[in-house]
Amino acid sequence: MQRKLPHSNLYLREEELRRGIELLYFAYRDFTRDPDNILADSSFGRAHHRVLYFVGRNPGTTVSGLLSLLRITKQSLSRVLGQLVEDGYVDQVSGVEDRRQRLLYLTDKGKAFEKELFETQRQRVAEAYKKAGPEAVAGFWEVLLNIVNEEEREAVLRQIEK
Amino acid sequence: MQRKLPHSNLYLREEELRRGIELLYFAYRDFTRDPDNILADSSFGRAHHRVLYFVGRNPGTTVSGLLSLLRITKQSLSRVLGQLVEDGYVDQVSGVEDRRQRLLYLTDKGKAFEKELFETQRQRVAEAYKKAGPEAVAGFWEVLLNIVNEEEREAVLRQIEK
DNA sequence: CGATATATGTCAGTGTTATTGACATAATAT
DNA sequence: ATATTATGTCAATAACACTGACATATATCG
Repeated sequence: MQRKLPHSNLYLREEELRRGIELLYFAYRDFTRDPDNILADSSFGRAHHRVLYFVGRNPGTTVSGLLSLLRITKQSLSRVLGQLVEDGYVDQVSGVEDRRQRLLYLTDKGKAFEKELFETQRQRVAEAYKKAGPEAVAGFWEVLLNIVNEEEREAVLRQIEK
Repeated sequence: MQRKLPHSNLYLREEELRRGIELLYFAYRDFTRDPDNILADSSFGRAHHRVLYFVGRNPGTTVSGLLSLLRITKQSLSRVLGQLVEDGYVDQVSGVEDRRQRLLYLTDKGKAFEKELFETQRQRVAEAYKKAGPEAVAGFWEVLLNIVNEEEREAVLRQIEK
């Protein structure tokens, strides 16, 4: 076991840990504000956005696929997904191999709305990337990935490397 | 205006922007899980945690100080803060200069609980920092700060450099 | 002094997102 | 034939947030 020298681990002091915690909180707060503002004019909320986003990124995903990705309950998803289907943002198609499954796809209307919501966050993140530069962005990804639960990292990697 | 060469801005493609968005979502999801699990056994929720955290970090802050930091409404804060005061986690002290103000402090009980909640996040973030190394951590901070609304960055800097 | 502004608190109503538990149906797998 | 899986649904509950309106105490300004 190697003894830790305080001066070589300055970035691991409580002060620096709290800095990460607080930045994560404030950044997430503002990051979710843009789409929330758009959603406020619709009958949808943040949960609908998440479903639109991940169905858009994973066309043909199933209900259980979404459940494990979002880690919410079936009952929560059911309400949100039902509204999106009813309002014509998401299509459900019976699976060909397994007809119990409902494969999920964005309709054109769904794609357009997802794009509108994404655009606000795209701009914010692109600005932040540009200001910070590619090396900082690489560090940003690396730390975030390590904050994810270890047993989920593989699933997240599969998602983000799509 | 400089023309952007595609190959020099690979990290600004939609794919990389979506990667940041998704990592932020997944990391935040897991990052809030630890304290949420502890809070589930208490009568408190995430909102109480936020108040405990920021009162702990800013002893003597006022109600309006918290309101602008957390950006929630007075009515929302009032309920949460009232419970924390009633249960002996937070002390309210009338201001000396301005007796309308209620200066907020954690009690010993409040400090102990905040520490318990912080500990779970501290470990997670410390692990992530260690794995990624100091340069990555610097990039992590920089990008997160740039994601924060521009007009709020100064306030966030004041907070995190405390 | 009187008017106005500020800091805080509170009441009533509403909405979103999530939870748990129980149960139902259809299709697949053993 | 039975068990399991994928999905859906009903009912009840809770945390967290909002808006709007109003109240009180204190401070500040003209």
